[in-house]
Amino acid sequence: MIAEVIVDIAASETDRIYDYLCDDDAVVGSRVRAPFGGKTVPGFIMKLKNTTDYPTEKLKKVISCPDELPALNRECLMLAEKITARYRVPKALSLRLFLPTEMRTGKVRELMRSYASLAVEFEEIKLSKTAKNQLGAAEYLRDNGKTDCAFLNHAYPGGVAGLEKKGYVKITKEQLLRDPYKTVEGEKVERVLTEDQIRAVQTIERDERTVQLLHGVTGSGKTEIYLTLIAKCLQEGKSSIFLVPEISLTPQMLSQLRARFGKNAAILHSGLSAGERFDEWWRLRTGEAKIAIGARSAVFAPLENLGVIIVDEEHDSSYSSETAPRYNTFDVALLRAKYNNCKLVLGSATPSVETYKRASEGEFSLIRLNKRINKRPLPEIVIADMRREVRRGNNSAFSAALKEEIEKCLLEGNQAILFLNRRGYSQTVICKECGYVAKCEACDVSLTYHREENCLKCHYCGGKYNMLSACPDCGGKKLSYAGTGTQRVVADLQKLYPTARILRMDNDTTSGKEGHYKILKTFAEKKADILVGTQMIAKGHDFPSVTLVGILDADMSLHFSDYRSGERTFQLLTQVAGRSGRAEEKGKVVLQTFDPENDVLRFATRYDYEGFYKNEISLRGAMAFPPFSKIVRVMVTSEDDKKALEGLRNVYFALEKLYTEQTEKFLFFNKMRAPIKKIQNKYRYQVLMRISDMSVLPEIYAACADARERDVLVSVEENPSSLS
DNA sequence: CGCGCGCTCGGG
DNA sequence: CCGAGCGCGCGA
Repeated sequence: MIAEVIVDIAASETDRIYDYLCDDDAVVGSRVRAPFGGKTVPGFIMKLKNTTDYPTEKLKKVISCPDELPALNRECLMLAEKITARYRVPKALSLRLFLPTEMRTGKVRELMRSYASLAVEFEEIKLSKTAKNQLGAAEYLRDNGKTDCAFLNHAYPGGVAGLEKKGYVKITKEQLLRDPYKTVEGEKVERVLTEDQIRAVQTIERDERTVQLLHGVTGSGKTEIYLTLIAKCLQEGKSSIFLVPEISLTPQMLSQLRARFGKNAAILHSGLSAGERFDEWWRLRTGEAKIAIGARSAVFAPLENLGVIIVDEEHDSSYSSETAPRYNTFDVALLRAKYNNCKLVLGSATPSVETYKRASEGEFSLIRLNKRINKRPLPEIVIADMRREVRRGNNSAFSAALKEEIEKCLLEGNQAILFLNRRGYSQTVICKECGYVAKCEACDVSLTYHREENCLKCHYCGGKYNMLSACPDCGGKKLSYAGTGTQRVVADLQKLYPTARILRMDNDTTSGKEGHYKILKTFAEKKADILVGTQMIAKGHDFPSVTLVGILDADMSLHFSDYRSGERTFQLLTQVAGRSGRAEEKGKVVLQTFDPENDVLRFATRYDYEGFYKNEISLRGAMAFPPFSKIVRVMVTSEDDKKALEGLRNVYFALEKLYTEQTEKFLFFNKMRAPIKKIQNKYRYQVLMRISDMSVLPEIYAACADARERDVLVSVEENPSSLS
């Protein structure tokens, strides 16, 4: 038999079918090891056939992998095909999405355990008097039955081996599944669904549209709806995929899932060891586990007969991939839902504008959950006008209103969260004499001062520099620190409240696998009064004693030159505000801004998603921004500025041809240096486009793929999350 | 005259 | 992507 093989090398030059001889029982979709250019590389069988155009005598033979099932089924191959076509990436790259990385390298395999059991009746065993260990092991097996050899070898060294040689004992090998959550205790909470929840479940089941948007305020019980849907699928013998933003895979979430679904759930996330991931993946592939839970990449879970796909926090930016192929999780999920003829459920308190538009136009079903489960009101949000604070001579990071609330909160023994989306001590260091700004040598950005290590750090490449004692340009000693970061907030707070216990959570304090968890645990156990943090404190955590949330700089994400900054700000504010007042105590949120009249902020303080959406969609429409168009950025980077520029010209030339031929499909077309002209010593140029007709997309990808040359990286981004 | 690295080509 | 093959540049 001859197999058409894709070798697992991520290069366009090797991205084609190679014919190999294979065993007659070879299966399409299975992994192989193929001799290729002097060594053996992993690969996949894409097709089987009996003849080939390639000279038969030059054919080599693949080695099949001893998998009980082909790693990729029909659906996987179909999806890989679509991703390849859509994003113009080598097939190997698309195929890789479907397997955990450790499976490709073949370094991980099943963990086998040997077990011993008696092969004959105990009475039949005849041993010499000196064979104490053999006797001991035999007695142990008589009393306890089948036992792990490792244990017996430890207790009775050599005993089992001796018994086996005489045929008294037989050894069996069994696969031991590495269980990442054997320590996670499941707390079983049977919840009775509210009427709203029952209605939502019924709508999702009965509505004929594939995509169902669940728009529910924080605390409206979306999770319970998801779990009910999954449980129903399980009853019918169907499988499910449950996607969450990476950070939402909190221990509470895990224990909830464990309690409800036990071994039926396989949990895939970055914290797993290679072995654990391997085993979880195979449990899904064989159907032993029918529920896949995880971040973005879990959309590729090897499940068959899907009953539902759920995407929680649908608006979250982690659902679009940052590396090629830059797939969009929603698109993949939709393909799978159609293939399996099942529902795709999107859930969010603040849906993305694009999703909400499609839902309000009837393309998706829209289910609203307006009531909170515990009937608690949402915390009151008050705006603190920072312009007034400055006029009154208050240049600190805290408004009078916020200070007052912090004091009250501490006095009452409650907890507070302060949110500032900027880590470090100060964003920039500026010389007061000459205006010099400390910059990274490898990147075109200013350096952030980190007081703890007394150094300057680049937040783009991680580079570290010694702190300046004087200005390197003019020798001036007066340096000013502009742009307060979380470190400074903690320092200033400590000065204001010397007895308060303050915790900080940002990229600098959460190193290591358990970093996040440790800080959150300390805070949850009330071993701290105030938690200061970035972005990462915004999501999904439940701290019942938190009654105050301070948003120190609500404008920060607002004034990004990006069409989505309003949307992101609304989502972020809503999410952060939701951390306050989750239990008995009433919560409060203080939102500090220099722009109190801003529409987005006003809608956020009223929790008025509808209002925000109507305002936003009319702005987008007027400007012909997404979702009324698509922004496409082609980024050209190279270590060598000249090569990058030349690369840009090449790409631009190819794209310009498209533009002149199909000008009516473009709303904007231009080339330029990227706003941040260098990151990690790579010079950056871009072609920026806004297109109104998606039919040119494949041609854009194709043009970029063809214009590619060595030493220059070309990447295409659709609706990029940042334009820097 | 030697090999050294830089580019080009092919891999089944 | 990676290694093989070959072409032109400097040292005794």
